[in-house]
This record gives sequence, C-alpha cells and structure tokens, in this order.
Amino acid sequence: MIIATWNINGVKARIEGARAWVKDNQPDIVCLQEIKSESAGFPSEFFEELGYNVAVHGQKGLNGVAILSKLPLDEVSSALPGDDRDDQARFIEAVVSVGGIALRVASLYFPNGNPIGSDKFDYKLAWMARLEDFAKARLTDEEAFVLAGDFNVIPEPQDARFPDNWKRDALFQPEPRARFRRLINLGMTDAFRACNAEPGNYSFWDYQAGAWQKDNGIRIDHVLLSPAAADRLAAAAIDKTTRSWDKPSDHVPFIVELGY
DNA sequence: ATGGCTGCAGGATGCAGA
Repeated sequence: MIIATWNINGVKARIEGARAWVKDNQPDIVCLQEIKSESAGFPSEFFEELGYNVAVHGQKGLNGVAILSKLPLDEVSSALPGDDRDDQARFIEAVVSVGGIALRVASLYFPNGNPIGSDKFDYKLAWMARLEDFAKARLTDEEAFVLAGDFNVIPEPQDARFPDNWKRDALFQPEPRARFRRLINLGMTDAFRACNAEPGNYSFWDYQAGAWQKDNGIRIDHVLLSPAAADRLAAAAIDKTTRSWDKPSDHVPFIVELGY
C-alpha cells in the first residue's frame, strides 16, 4: 500500500505533470493540497481515467485538498471539528478498506501563519489545536489512520538547509513546532524520521533566488501514522525529481509504503 | 532586496504563499 502526499500548488497549472507522476508511480492513495480550485472545477476525469476514485474539498482561488484512491472512499468528511465558521478548505478525510481492515486517511493543508503575531499566525495555532483534538479522538478508536499533507512546520533545525533563515518565519516558530511535537507525543509517528535519520532531506524549495539550485530547502510535508498504521510502516521517501520539471510545484511528493 | 517567483481571479494588478 503506497500513500503519497503532494502540495501541487494549483491543480490546473499542474494537471499534466500530476497525471504523469501518478501514472508512473501508481500510488494506491494520493493526498493533494493547495489545489486552488473549486470542487466542481477539479479535473477528476484525469485521475478517474487512471483508475482512481476522487474526493475533493475545494475553494475558489486558494487552499483546497483532495484524495485520490484506487480503493473506494467511504465516510468522506471535509470538516475539521472545532470551528463552524472556518470556511478555509484545508481538511478532507476518508476511509478505505484494505483486505477488510479500515484505514483512515486525511489530506491536510495547514495554515502558513505568516507574518508572526498576525491573525494568520493565531489561526495557524488554533487550527493545529483543533487537529490535535481530532487526532486525540481518532486515537481512542485504535484504528490505523494517517495524517498526510503540507504541515507548514519545520520540525527541527536539521529539516532546513539554512535554519537561521527561518528564525523569524511562522514555519519555524517555537509554538507551531511545539504543536507538531504534541501530535508526536500523542503517539503518532513521523514516517520520514522513522525511516531516515539523516539531515538534508527537504520537500519544499522556494521559487525565488535559486533556492532549488542551492538546495536551500525545508522539510514541511509530513505523514504522521497512528500506532496501528506505524506497525505497518515499510518505507518512506521523498521524490525530488519533480522539482526539476518544467513549471514545477515548489513542493515535491512524499511517499510512504505500508505493509498491507 | 525591498521576499528576488508563481498561480489565481479577472481582465489590471493585488493577494497569498513559504
């Protein structure tokens, strides 16, 4: 069972590349973020032609998340509990059945939170608190579940090529990093770190100032596994190849293999 | 560098991203 997560930064601008990547890699499940499209405008047919079921929570112009799955998607929900007035499309979850075993998957687009001290920063922290409550509730079910997406958090200094550059950025502030650690401390496993101890592995390189050429990257796209899912963890890898494509997303896919 | 690009909405350029 291969699960991928990829912030594609605009599904319409990236559809040909995204389709080619999915066709070549044949993931069982793909969690997409920042589709920047309304649900009705999502080009589902490109993926349905490849044998995928599609669940979308879109928004006009910005944000937006989706799940592609070779297995049928059940119990699709696009509301992160805790704030009925939140209209930003950053959450979608669904359940698949793998050989009779339920696996719950969420595609998440955490708020960026810049600038520090703004309403956006407060929203980021509040959103992360809501996600923690959600994860806590899910963990009581003792099911296998996966939190996959663009967390917009640099967990540790080793997750940035130049950590000092991010000292005044929302992605590397003590509070968001602490909230990320709280998810880990609930019992979730950072799939990448469980498989790779080395620094120098990134999932995002800015478009500006030759960041990709200088390998000035950060690791902000993560997959967290519940204990039941972590028991199945077989491999985790970042696919950097897409970043050197023509007209790339600034994020690259991150792939986790679970032994189902 | 004053985010130095990029996508989107909309029909010019402003906003958001990280």
